[in-house]
Amino acid sequence: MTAAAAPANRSNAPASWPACSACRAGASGVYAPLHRTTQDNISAVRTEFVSVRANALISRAGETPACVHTLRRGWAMQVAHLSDGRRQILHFFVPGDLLNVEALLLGERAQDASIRALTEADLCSFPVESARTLFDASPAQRESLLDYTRAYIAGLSRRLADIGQRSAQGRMAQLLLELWERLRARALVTDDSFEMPVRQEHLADALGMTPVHVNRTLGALRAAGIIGFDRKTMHVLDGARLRKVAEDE
Amino acid sequence: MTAAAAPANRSNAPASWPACSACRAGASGVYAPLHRTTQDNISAVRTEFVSVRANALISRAGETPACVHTLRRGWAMQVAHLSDGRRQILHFFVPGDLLNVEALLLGERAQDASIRALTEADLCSFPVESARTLFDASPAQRESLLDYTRAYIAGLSRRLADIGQRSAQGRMAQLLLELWERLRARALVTDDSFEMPVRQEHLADALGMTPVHVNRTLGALRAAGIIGFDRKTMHVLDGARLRKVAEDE
DNA sequence: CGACATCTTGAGAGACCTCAATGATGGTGG
DNA sequence: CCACCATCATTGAGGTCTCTCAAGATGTCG
Repeated sequence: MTAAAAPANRSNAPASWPACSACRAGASGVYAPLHRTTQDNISAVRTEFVSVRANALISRAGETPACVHTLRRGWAMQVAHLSDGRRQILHFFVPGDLLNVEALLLGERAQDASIRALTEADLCSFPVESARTLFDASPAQRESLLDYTRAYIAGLSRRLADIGQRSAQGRMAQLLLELWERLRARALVTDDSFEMPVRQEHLADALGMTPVHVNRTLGALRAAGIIGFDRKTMHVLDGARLRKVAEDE
Repeated sequence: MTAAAAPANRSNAPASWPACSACRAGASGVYAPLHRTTQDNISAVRTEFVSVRANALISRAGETPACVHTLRRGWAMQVAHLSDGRRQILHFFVPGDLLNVEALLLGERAQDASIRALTEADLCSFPVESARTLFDASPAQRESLLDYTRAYIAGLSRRLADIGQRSAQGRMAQLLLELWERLRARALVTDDSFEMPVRQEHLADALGMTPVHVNRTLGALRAAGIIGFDRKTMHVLDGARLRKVAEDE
């Protein structure tokens, strides 16, 4: 079930959809160049605005994605599944991210990973074809897309090196720093703290460890006074030491 | 030092370089469509044929690659480095692979990983610009490039899931199967065995484990009668059970 | 033959996992 | 409003996997 096929809630009147001009994804995401110059064109090709529930499947592995989505609210994750049910979270998407961007570059090829909502989330959908046309219109925009793709590949490579080479604390610190940076770029960090609607179970599947050990790892960082957290908020108390842990362990 | 800048051996006379028509990379690699129809064009843009020694640096992280290379003989690896010297091998290249293909797609961006020869190797070099022109000439060829890129990303994702979720035996089995498949596609497998000029230390850096444990893992697979190997040759004795280990562990 | 790289093996330590129980938190229905 | 429930976080104890350190064996090359 894709979001486009069976939205939990749908506004049928495009007029009632939230304005693209107010979109954080537009202002600071992959298509910022486009957003600055031709906002109307963006609105024109938006075919859907949906809210999905936590855990909703947004894009299914093995299918060719029909739409690119803007994640306007909530978090999502990209997941690879092993045949026996184990799963690896490849990437966390935060508000303002674009989902399925690879489809613009790679054409109508099947995805080998799913995208699933982590929380309740709002999505805007753009058919791949129209989005590609839009992106091709401006050289700056094309550049931005290629940069995004390069960064995506670099992110995968870095995560691979992290999981392959670093200890639990190092991996955790790397992930927290990455999220911290990305959320700060979206103005979602205040007072060195940010909402992190991710269960420890998700961190475990992203970092290649068990939920129990995620808990102990976070506990150690908290005991050291490096981070503070509760169920929903992560607080970076000592960025310098967090960076040191991320580098050294 | 890139291969182009300081080759170990260089044939100055293009006429003496091995013919593109006899190139395994051409016949079965990314640019097979091109190779079938316009071989002369390929030869025309080849700017270099070099042999490099084992361990030679072919493409340096942080620089923007000037050339795409065909690996005509020998093995190579793509490596990401951590600040403290630990390294993660992201990919093994086998004879017939193309190196730096991402440069065609992503433009003149800096690589974040190096490419290094694993063995003595022969390379043909093609400037990125000419290669891109060639590739853009045919739709089939463009498709092939996109397929290659998608497969590259899929490979990274799969390795990430392997290292994150599987045990040492599972990872090892996955890697052996992958190499087996890829080498078979190049007709480099005979009698279920193939040359594997890779030190156990390299397997360790690729799979996120220590050389000692690589040894014990291989030993266990050998003791189980699943594989046989010596310093240079890997023999798959029981493909079915190897696949089972790869899936289950 | 020596020098060197690589493989192999052992023994002990540490990191991480499994199983299992207890606490928190937030939502829901009575 | 409270009792109940599901979900998630936390903690303990013991086991397993993988690592570290170290020694010896094997192969390779000049």
